Amino acid sequence: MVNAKNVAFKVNKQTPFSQTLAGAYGTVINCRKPGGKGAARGQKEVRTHHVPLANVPGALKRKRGEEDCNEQRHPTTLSIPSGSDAAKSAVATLDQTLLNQQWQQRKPTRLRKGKILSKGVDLDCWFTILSFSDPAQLLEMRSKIASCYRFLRDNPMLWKHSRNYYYGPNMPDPPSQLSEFQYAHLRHGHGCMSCHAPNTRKTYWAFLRRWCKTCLQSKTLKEQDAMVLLRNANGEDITYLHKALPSGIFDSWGNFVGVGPASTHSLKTVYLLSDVQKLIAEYTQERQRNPEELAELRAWHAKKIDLVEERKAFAKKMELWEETTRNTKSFDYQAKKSARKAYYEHKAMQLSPPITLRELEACPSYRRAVAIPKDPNNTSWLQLKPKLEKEAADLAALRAQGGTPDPHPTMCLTSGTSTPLGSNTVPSQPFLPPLLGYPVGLPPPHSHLF
DNA sequence: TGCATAATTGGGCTTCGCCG
DNA sequence: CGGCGAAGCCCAATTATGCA
Repeated sequence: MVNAKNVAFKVNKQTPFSQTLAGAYGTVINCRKPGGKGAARGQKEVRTHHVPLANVPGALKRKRGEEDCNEQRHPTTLSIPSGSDAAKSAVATLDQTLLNQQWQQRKPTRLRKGKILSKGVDLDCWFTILSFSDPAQLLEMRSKIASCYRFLRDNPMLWKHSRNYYYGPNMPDPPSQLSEFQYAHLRHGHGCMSCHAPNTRKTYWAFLRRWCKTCLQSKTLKEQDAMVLLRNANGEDITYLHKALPSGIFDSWGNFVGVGPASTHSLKTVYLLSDVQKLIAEYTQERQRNPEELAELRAWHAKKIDLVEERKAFAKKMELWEETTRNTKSFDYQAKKSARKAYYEHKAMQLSPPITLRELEACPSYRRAVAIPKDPNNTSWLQLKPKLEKEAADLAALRAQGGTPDPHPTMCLTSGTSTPLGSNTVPSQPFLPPLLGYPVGLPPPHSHLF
């Protein structure tokens, strides 16, 4: 799902081969502000609804400020700023027509199961909407919604705008060998591009491919092996062509490090076997075409080197961008976790009786809760509170009994659900604090007990 | 208008892949 | 190998909708 300001867009899976193009739809979701149960009750706002991905004549175009004054504005009161020129007047007239339609259509379409909507949104609107969507979402739509396929395929600027809007100018532009779609596919797609192992996510920018580790290893060869091939190519030594090969770097354990070539002894430069074979084939072809014309051969070689250098520069930028993004995200998550700790500690101290930080830290539910990288709020606290109270009470009871240490403190606790258990699902064992035998509330840091 | 049901939403948890 | 994060699943609560 994509969120942009107060709008969300969710792609519903629609089997492409169904051929029911007119029925393709997405879901425009009303993003309520988080708040009390009745907070949104009195509001009249756009509700979540499905919209068909169709080109419907006369469909509405969104106007600036519309979201704020849908209820108040009326077509007859439409005001045109003084000094408007003829073009603006024409637009205003058109606006008036559209607003009339909008006024009639003010209430969102009611959706019912099995009923197809008659209203739609035109392609210009879709272009605008999708321009503000996450490229990952576009990718999903392209593959899952038949009616979106051509639209997304034929509008590369849509992808570019989406990328710039979502990730800002710091994300590198794609190299000349990649279309915007291919670029998005490499960034957000899943699955090995060779064996189709579904969970592969790692993209090797040096090779512009997403592969699983096994496929990567099977498709690459070390520099010395590549040189053997280049040396024996048609009985001729063409090792000097190696600069025209995209390269990556492996460490001594065979792990991929980054775009090549390697500059230190401990790291190994690798090439793709297919690239080496292709280079030899192309060289052979060039030689056969112009056996005596060395200038053309040099031009061909130089062109290939330029491409490789361009890809290398791009891959380096991309690797840096990924690392920076990862670090930023990690920092953000840490901040959220810290915020949760502080919030829950504060709330726990306000309970009656209060739960101290030491007691909190002995509660598995607290430890699980502060490992979740999301901002805390009252709802999450209300979820946590009953669990904490129970665990703290059990802890206190055991302490009063002078309880015995639990040999496997969290075995039956950490994998449990956060959902409060019903009376019929209460574990047969009473809650056992995980750290008995230690001073209460001071779990050994990085303990190997769990 | 009230009830039944579908749809939506947010939070917690688990699994799995990636990374250091 | 442990930690971390993405993704997906589950669940409970809430809201929207249709129908009698």
